[in-house]
Amino acid sequence: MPELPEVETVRRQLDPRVKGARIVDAGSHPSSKFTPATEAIGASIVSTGRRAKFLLLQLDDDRELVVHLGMTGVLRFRDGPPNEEDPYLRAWWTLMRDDDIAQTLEFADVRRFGRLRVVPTGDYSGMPTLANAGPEPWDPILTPKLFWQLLQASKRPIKTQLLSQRPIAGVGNIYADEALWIAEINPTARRIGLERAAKLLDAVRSTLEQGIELGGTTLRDYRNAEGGTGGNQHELFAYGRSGKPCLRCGTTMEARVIDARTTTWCKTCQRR
DNA sequence: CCCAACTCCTGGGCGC
DNA sequence: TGCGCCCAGGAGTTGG
Repeated sequence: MPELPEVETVRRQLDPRVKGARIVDAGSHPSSKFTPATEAIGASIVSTGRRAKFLLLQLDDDRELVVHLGMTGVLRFRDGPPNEEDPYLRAWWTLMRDDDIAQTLEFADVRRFGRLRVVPTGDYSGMPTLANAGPEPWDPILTPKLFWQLLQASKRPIKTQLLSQRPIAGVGNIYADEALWIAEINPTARRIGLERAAKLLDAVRSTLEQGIELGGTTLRDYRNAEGGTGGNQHELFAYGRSGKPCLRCGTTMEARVIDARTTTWCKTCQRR
């Protein structure tokens, strides 16, 4: 499930290959989640960016192609025309570079949780989660105090708050469980003090940094833009370890559904 | 404004 | 072997 480290890994791989390319053709699956792909025809890609879990391709006409990978979305390059035999191909763009060699950027997505939009740059009015996303994890404005204040704005469980993208952008189910384990905070806690918020902020940053360094977490579907898997799945402390011993204290790890997501934690180390 | 519940999707894993 | 059921979960929508 692509979270910030996975999207950032894909962005870094895409960047040198799409920058300066002109989108000369495009096509999509009929679902309205994907049909905006063709709205980018005729524009050139100026740069790549990322906000929360959204990939942003800046076009040369003051618009952006916004891509969300959903649960199973994969971006990949192909020499020549799109492989329309692939039943999971949801969108494609023909890219032309100065060297006159056409390449296809394909978006495949088995479960169709992904989505595409072409919008005026910065106009995220149709994408509330993106529009309301909190600070990027390494934004210098995100001090421990601000993070704590943003957490204070809601009484929902801390796990739910991390997934909401509002106190900090880019965290999903895997990295949320990892960060809470590292910071020794119970995911059901509804209020934490400034010191613990500071510890959680450090933990979110370090777990996301490690995720990027290792090229993301591949549990099943995630692949980077070169078709490769990540390496972070071998380094998980909490996610998916229900029933196994806590790697810090040996207590059997608990699992419970919070906010419709399986949440795994150690009831000994992670106190409210 | 906030929040809870519901919806979208399909392959893989499991029990029988 | 095969069938049916359930799980994985990010974000948009709806309604209170």
